[in-house]
Amino acid sequence: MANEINNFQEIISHCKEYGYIFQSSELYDGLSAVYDYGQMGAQLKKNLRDEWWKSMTQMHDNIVGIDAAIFMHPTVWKASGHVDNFSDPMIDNKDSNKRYRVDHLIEAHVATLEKEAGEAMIAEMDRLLAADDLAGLKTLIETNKIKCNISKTCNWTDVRQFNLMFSTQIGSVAEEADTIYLRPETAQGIFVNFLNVQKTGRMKIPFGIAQTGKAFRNEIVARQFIFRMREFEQMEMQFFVRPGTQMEWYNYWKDARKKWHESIGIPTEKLRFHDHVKLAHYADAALDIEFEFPFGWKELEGIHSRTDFDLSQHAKYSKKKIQYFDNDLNAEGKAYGNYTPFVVETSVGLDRLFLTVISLAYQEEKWTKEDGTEDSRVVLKIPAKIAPTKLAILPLLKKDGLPEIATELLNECKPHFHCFYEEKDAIGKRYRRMDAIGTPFCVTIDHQTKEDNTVTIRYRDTMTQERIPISEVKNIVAKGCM
RNA sequence: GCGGAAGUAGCUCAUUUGGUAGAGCGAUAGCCUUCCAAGCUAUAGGUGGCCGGUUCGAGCCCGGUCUUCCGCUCCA
Repeated sequence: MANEINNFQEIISHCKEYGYIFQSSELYDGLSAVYDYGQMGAQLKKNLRDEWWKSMTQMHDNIVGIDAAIFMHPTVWKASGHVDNFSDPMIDNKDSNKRYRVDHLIEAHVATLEKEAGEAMIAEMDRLLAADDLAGLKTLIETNKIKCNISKTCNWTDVRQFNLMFSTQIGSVAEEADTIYLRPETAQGIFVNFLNVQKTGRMKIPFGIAQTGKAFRNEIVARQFIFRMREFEQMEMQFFVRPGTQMEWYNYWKDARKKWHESIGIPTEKLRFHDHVKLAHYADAALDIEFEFPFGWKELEGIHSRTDFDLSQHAKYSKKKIQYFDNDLNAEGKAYGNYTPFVVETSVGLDRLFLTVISLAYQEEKWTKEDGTEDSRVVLKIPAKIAPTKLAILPLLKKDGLPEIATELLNECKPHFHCFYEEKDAIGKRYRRMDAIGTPFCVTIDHQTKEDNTVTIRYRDTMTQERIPISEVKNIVAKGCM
């Protein structure tokens, strides 16, 4: 385990050193738990997103993709339950480290008081809560010497609002402004567009709506590199099904999603299912697909059977009918008719997937050369189809017409996949650099190329090389990246 | 959020009791080189995380703050 943690540090350093991930605003000492993707990372992340998007929308006739706005009507978050469940002021006792809801703490204290004094305190608490006066609430607790039940002390932290949602104002005039939230999940953008998509796309149940995009959660503690960030990207698909068939589809997506992860090179023994014991208010079944990260087994993707909770809630709050008319015939030969569809959700964190791929790809290799000396390299064995750069084109020398041939090859290949051109430094050094950023293929142009139009192709994972016609380079690399 | 540790060049680290910062690797440019980090030359790069205090003088001592890591907590 100690080695794995050290290894994790090295992965983080490597990500920075080779332009995969930088800390946000590093110039100003950084912003906690926010990260930027660099020139390599942005491309890898895009490739992962594209793979997912393709597997969902292009490969399934009955799944379509949308791109909903981050800003949504405030009532969306009331309907979804996000506002009510997560907006309580909390306070911690520094001695016992026990956390309390402020209203619960004060109410418990009031129960020990005379009726009149108690009512006065409740009235004061309600006034402070309504005014969002967190400092006032702390003063109330301290002046009344309300103690922690465990430590019996009055050593409190400040009162903090523990709503996980970030809020901001819409509209330029403050008095008229409405508080809106940055979405804490992308799913609601799909639910509120259910009717739009179903009707305009003439979608028939069962069908899915997919979406990728940023979500924001004001985590109390956000750590472990890009595993838990305050701003992150989700790739979600909500699959709408006939009520009663949800478990069938839940099991279908459970398997389908695990297979997809395996298809991008995640070994099956590094993945496992973890069933939720305690279910969220909206779910009738839920599980995580976990990956064995360098710091342990953690959630990579969630599969949730969300029942008709979300659509019903939006129907209730919007006072609009959100239903589907099913013309298919049931066992008795009658149409299923009107109903609120049930939902099976797949929700994967793109940043977590990125971390998964990087932590699998990162390898330090050592070997003994033919002359008996030691050699080593750090290599990112990112599967070719998601690697940010597919091909490096390297003239062995930067003279004798070799760069000209190399440039010609570059121009031929770059419309088809991402290439990198380099003529500086010894060839071995250039190979090492390509290993470090995970480029799966390198081709070298030498003097023999001028005679017989062949080049050397060198494979990242095995470090083996072979001679191929220059005319074959494009096809071989394209095929290797499928 | 609580407790612990850390922060010096892109990276890894020096700078022995306080006396205004160095190396290796890397990077850039040039020379030389016919396939796995070769060699030579030159150059760039640091108000020692930031702010304040003590001192004649602080990278070093003290306080605060920011960030990161570890443990706990949290993560509908």
